[in-house]
Parts: sequence; C-alpha cells; structure tokens
Amino acid sequence: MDTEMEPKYDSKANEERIYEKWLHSGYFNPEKCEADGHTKKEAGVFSIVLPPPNVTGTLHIGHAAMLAVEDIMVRFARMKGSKTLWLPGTDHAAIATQSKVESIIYKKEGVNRHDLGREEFLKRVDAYAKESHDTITNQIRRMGASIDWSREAFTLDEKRNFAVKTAFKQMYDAGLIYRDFKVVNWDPKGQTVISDDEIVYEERKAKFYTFKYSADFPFAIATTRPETKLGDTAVAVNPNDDRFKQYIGKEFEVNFVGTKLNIKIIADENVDIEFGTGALGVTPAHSQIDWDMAQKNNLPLKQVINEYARIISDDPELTGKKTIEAREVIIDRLRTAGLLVKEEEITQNISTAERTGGIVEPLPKLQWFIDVNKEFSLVNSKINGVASGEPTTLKKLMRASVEGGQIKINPERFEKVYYHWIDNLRDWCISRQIWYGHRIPVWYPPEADSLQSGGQEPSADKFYVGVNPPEDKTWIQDPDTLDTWFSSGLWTFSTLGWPENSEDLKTYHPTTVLETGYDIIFFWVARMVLMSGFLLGEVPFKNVYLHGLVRDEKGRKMSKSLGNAIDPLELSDKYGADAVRLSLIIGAAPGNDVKLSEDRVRGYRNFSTKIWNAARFVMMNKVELAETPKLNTSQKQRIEEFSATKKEITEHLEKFELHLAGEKVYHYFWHTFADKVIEENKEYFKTGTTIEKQSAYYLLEKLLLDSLKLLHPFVPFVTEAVYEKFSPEKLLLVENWD
RNA sequence: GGGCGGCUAGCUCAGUUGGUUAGAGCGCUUCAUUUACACUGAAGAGGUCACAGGUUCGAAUCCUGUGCCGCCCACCA
Repeated sequence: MDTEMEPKYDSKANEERIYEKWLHSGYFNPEKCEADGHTKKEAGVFSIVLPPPNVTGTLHIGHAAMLAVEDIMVRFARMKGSKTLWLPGTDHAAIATQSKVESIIYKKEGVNRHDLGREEFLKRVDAYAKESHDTITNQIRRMGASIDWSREAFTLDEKRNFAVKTAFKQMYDAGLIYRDFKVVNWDPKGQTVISDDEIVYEERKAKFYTFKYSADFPFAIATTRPETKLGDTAVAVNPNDDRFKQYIGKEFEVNFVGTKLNIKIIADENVDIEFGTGALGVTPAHSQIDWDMAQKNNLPLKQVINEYARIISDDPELTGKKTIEAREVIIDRLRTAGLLVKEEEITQNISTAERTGGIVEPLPKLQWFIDVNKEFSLVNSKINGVASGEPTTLKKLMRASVEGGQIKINPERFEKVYYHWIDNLRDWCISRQIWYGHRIPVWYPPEADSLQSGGQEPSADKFYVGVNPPEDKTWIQDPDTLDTWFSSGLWTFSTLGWPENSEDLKTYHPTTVLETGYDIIFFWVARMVLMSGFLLGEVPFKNVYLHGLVRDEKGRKMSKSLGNAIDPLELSDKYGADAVRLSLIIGAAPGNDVKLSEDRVRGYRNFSTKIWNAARFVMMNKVELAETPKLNTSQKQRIEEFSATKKEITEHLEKFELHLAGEKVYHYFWHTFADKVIEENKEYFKTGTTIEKQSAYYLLEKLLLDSLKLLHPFVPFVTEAVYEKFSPEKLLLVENWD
C-alpha cells in the first residue's frame, strides 16, 4: 500500500473532487443509504427541509452559516444510522425577484413590465430564474451540503402551485380566507399591498402641527400629516374630557384651507386626553385606527391620497401633488390664515416597506385576508391542547403547538417572542399586486371588472374559488398573486408531496429540525406552524434552531453598500470550505450573532492543515499488523480519554450544541491527539522495537480514524480526503458513528 | 411605552443544571527548529467575570436594583 501522502493539502482541488465522489455514491439519498445497509431501522428518521434561498440570489455568508449548521446535523444523524433526509429547494421570492428582473430589463431595454405585458414579463422572469438557479445550487454544493438533490423543489413549480391552490381552497372553504375592503398597508414604490410584518419602522424627525380647521371651528387638533386632514370626517375626543363633552355628537361644516369638510364630533375611549390637544382628527381612509373608529361610528369615507402617494382633491393647487408638497402648501395657508397654533419637532416612527424602502401609505383596498381569530375545528388533530372536532382558531393552534411542547425553540427565549407576536397578530393580508408569484385561485364573472383589486368598493360577492378554473371560460382570474410567505408556509409538507398522502409525507413529516435565522421567526416559522396546523393538524417540525446573524469584525451587519460583505465562496477558494464552516460554527451559540473576520477563517484553515499533517505522520509510520497489539498503560489511557471525549461531543450534538461540540473536537484533535499522543509515541518509531512500533502505530491509527469520524460533520472534506488514504474502499460520509 | 439580549484576558467570544487555582482562538513575551506540520512546538504574561446589594458552606452562574450598548415589539394621532 501507498504510505505517502502529498505534503500539502490542496483544499480547493480536493473539495471539488470529493463532492463529486459523494454525489456519485448516491448516499445523500436516504433510500440509497437504507438499500446499502447504512441506515439502521431502530435509529429513526431525521429530516430537515432547507430554507429555500432566493433563486435569483447568490450565496452570502448567512447562507453559508445556515448550510454549515444543517450539514453538521445531517451528517451526524446519517453517521448515527438514522434515515436522514435533507431536502433542497429554492424560493421564487415574489417581489424581490420581480423588482430585480424589472430593473435589469429597464437598464437593458428601457422598458417596464407594463410595456412588456404580464405574459411576456413572466416569461422573462422565469428565464432569469432558471439561469440563476444553477448559480445558487452550485454554491450550495461548494459548501459541502450533503443534501438530497433528487428531491429538489421550487416554491413556484407545478407541484408547489398545486399545493398552494389546494391550501387556499381549503382555507377558504373553512371560512378562514375572506375578501374585504379596508385600510391596508400600501407601498407606493412597490405598487402593492404588504402585510403588517413587512413594515419596517424608521425613526425620523417630524413636525407636529397644532391648528384649527377653520376660524369657526371651536378647538384645535394636532397632527404630523396635515395633508391627510383633507379626508377628515370626524374629530374624536375622550368621553371623559370635560373640555369637549359639550361638542360630542355635534356636526360642523368647515372650510379647511379651501376644502369643505363635514366634521362630526365623536367620543372614543382610546383618545389620550394628555396627547396633543386631546382632540384627534379622524381620517378613515388613511389610518388604520381611524378606519376602525369610522366603522364603529358609521362615518363616511373620503379618500384623498392615491396609489402614487399623491393628493386627490378638487383644489387645483393641491391635486396631483406629492403628500409632502401638499403638506407645505396646507401649512402655508394655515399660517397665513392665522390658524396654525403650534409647530414642534418630534421624533416619530415612520412605516416603510421592507423590500422597497417606500413610505407606507394606509389606503382603503379590496384584498384577501386570512382570519386568525375565526373559529373552526380540526377533523384529526395531533396537536396537544387542540382536540379534534372542538372549536379552535389559527392563533390558538399556533400557541398550542409550542405550549404543548411539540415544538421546542432553541434558544428558548424566542418562545416568548413567538407568543408575543401571536397575541398581537391581526388578520394577515395575503394578496399582492405583483405579477410574479402564485396567482390567487379565484375567478370573477366578466361583468365584475370593478371587483378586482383596483376596485374601490366591495360589490356583490359573486366569485368562484377553486383549484381548477371554472367551467365558464369567460370568467376572469384575480390578477393578484399571493404573499410569498403563503407558499413558504407550506414548505415543510409541500416539498414532501402534500396534498397527496405520499410515502415521503408519512415518513418525514413533521420534520425533525427547522433551522433558520431568528430574523424570520414571524415571517416564516410562525406561518409554517399556522399552515401545518390547519392543513395537516400537526406541527411542521419538532425543533427550531435559530442561528444568529453574521456580522463583520466590528459587529456591523454585512451589506453590499457598506462594502464589508465577506463572500463565503471567495473565502472557501482561499482557505477551504471546511475552514469557512468551522469559523461560522465555533463560538456561535444559537440565537447569537457571529462576528466573522478573515483572521478567524485563516485560523481554521490551519486546522485543516494540522489534520492533514497529523495523518501524514501516521501514514509515514505505517506498519502491517497481523493482530491487535498490546498497549501500555498510558496508551490505554489515551483510548479511554478518547471515549470520554467522544461521549461529550456526542451529547453536545444530540442537544444541538454544535458550537460546543465543534470546539471540543477541535481542541481534542489539535492539543491532545497531535500535541500529546503523537509526541508521546514518536520515539517508538525512531528507536523502538518492532512490537513497540506496532503498538504505537495501532494506537495512532485508531485514534486518528476515530477522530476523523467526530470531525467529519464539521470539516467533511479534509476528513474524507484523509480517510480515503487509509480506507480507499470506504466513505467516511456513511461510516458508523458508534 | 412594553419586552429581550449583551457587558468575562489587549481583541473576538465559550463557560450546559451554582462546586476545587475562571477557559479558548487571535494578539503579545521568551525559547526551540534541517526528520508530520512555521498554516509549527514548548513555556509564559494578562481577568476585583459592568456596578451595588442579597440568597448560599460556596455565585461569572440564582434573586433585587443601577448603569451603559444592542435588538425586537407597540395604531400616541
């Protein structure tokens, strides 16, 4: 046998070669592992569905961290003999992808999506998505992900689309999906509605104006948005406020800077006596709370801002103006008329759209919603605390899934965050006015044009909801698409064949672990619990492992604009994917952010070299062993010491404490095996007897190969590269852990 | 306005249920060096574990309060 190993370990060449070797073996696929006897029946099932990266994106360091964590879990489970599935996929990421492609087309051809038309535009997006799909999947391979490519899914492929339509239909039939006209969050930049969770608050300085509508109005009101006051139909005061009691119920006709308003004085407990003037101008069309007050008090609605955040008015100087410009005009007029009482600077939270950064404009719109408080019952509930046939709600279901202990969130503190979100949850607006995504499976009769999303008024509820189009081909499908998180919510089971009751679904669902960043606990984690709870009556996963955000060495978020983004692929080329993986695992407790610097990665690259060189030394001294040689006392102790270390590492891995397991195995290999065990036995190879040489070699080879198993989940490439030198016919990938 | 997290060696962070002289990596100091590895080895310096109380035989770890730093949530118009 060859007892030489190349003096230098070339990570890049080896990593590419070894990934191919793994792929070729077919052992990323659980059925193949079972067929070849690597899976033990009694070890059970371990399944993870990959949080799908955006098809049109590229791999960033956060993805690399996610892949490292999941791959460690998966490799450990596979070596433990579990039937192990890691299922890959990509996300169509609706609005993100659409705007990306739009801007590319605009730059190249100077046309927008409306110029191209819906059909043509979608063709372009699909083409682009197909093209960039390979980029992201190749990058996933580069990190060493031992994922079952034969099951790859896409959130917008045919099977997933069928699942989405089925889910919509079932929820609609249960009365959980409804259509309503109300104030929603409109993103003027993205030209679509967004959900509450897609709002990002930004603190800004603003002017808080106190003024009277007109000289003949009895008191002043205060606002930061005077332009919306064109749409006021009431003033609300606290019923206990003596200053205003006398006015409650009265109506005033005022001339507000040239616009006639009918203002009714209403009482509402929620009005803060201390704040502003204690009187609140009610703008039903452009404020969520005001809308609610209007509903209670039967107030008329007056829309004064359009979809482009411009004023709608009879006043020629105001109409068509941007809201901020109109604000200035109005303030000027109030000041001139002597109606402006006070102007003060305050800081306020302004709502912006997460994806586009546009300032959110509350507008009344006809949209589709999921009712989170409506009662329904599950036919066959497997959720603790939710009985079959008993009334429950989506909110209750989401709470029970965690409260009943069927889902464990790690770190535990995020359970509180999760509950808090559920308790504050309002109905989820799921329709979007974008083209790229799952089209809403609802059709309207041809005469109902005005019913569609642009429509202002709810009309006759004549429409058809179904997985397949209606018989009557003249009916028109709703032009809107679904929130991307609607399809993502189905991900753990739509990827396993649902709505079909497939073998995969029976075997792998609920999945063992959902591993993702803590920043999408609401967007995604909670929505999966909701969907799985309602559609399957069970939890989507048993464990949630939330990794932190990867930051730069100064603790800043990595971003293109800051220029501090570290490219995991560049790093992998330079130092090896093994080193990148380790640097993202060690010291990264779940839920905690990781600070990454190139120095750190370099340190772990040195570790790969160490593994290679230690192995090289062992290989150099290879002797043939006819039988197991006798070991001396200290050698025996080394074996025991290894067993103890292995036990600790195994326990850490079983408890998902990857950062502790990683550190321990790193430390053991370098500072015990290499620094102590090898050094202690070196002398035997130089001056020892044949028997001593045999014992020393036996010990070193055993501890080396056993260590490689412990190391393999963390640094799969270099360990496999070494292992093949010692056991060319075997694959460490499917070696037995125990 | 609520809630959560952090504050441990010069820097980045571990420290699982409270238990002996508090750990790692990087950095620093000194030494070693033609035989696995300089992407190295050995030895070492460096910490009143944010602060103030309390519980305990014993606290970085549990409790209370304070101070910074960060994050999340919330319809003060």
